Amino acid sequence: MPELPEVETTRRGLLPVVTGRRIERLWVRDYRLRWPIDPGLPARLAGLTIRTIDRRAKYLILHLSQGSLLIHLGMSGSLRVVTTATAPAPWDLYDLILADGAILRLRDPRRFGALLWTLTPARHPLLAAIGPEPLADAFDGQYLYTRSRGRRVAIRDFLLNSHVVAGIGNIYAHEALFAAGIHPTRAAGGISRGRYERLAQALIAVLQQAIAVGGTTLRDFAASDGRPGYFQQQLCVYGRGGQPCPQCQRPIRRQAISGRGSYFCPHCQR
DNA sequence: CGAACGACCTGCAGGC
DNA sequence: TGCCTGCAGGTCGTTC
Repeated sequence: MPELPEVETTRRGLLPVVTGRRIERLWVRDYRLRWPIDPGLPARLAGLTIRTIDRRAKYLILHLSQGSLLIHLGMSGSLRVVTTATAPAPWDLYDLILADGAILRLRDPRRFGALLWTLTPARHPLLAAIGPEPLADAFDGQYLYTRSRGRRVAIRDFLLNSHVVAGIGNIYAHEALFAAGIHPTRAAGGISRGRYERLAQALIAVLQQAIAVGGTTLRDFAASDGRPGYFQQQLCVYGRGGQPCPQCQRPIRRQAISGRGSYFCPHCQR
């Protein structure tokens, strides 16, 4: 579910709630995430203070008075602020209970997410090899052009590779490719520098716009306050197979690339 | 090194 | 109504 804008929306919502707060306890209802939650984690976290929350790619990083928590929302995860009055659903896997009574409640029906503790988040194996943040200065068309030389993968899959660029998922990869006029199956290594400049600008713009409206809610994404995102109203191609292209009115095509859905306008994207 | 693919898991929509 | 199939916002690990 969540790509960079949805995780960033979650981070911004949580920030004022958790900054400087003490963790009362972690209550785990189901330890079975992608990597099982460490049984010793509740004891380790009790009494620690949350200093701040960062985001790296699609990971939330809660910096604590000792170490850091890495939270990944997987495909179906959301993290919301609730109170004890809110009854947990079967997919509410854990509660991070704060000293003032607020609860960060993790919902993840598919359990593809992660909850990990580390002393050195930047050097954690899951984060160490991640590419640049697309909204940071180190990211631009020249970077994509250089990294793509000699690569034969479809540009869609190149953008989804977190070791190339952080946080791009299937929705925003396709929206940016549409905005840049690039066909998603085109080989990454055969795309010109100029087209990569346009693609990088499109990626930055689409991510910024999505963050500004709270991300995309296709079925169940909600921000930390439970509100949905609104960017789905601005989607040009993703999930719109058979519907008219916003530019030329010809039908959007859906076809699988590497086993995952791909959406594009065969006329506007080459 | 890069590329392709299976694996993990549940819920839901659509067709029959 | 109920069963079956395919699809879904991620990404790691294995194999070639």
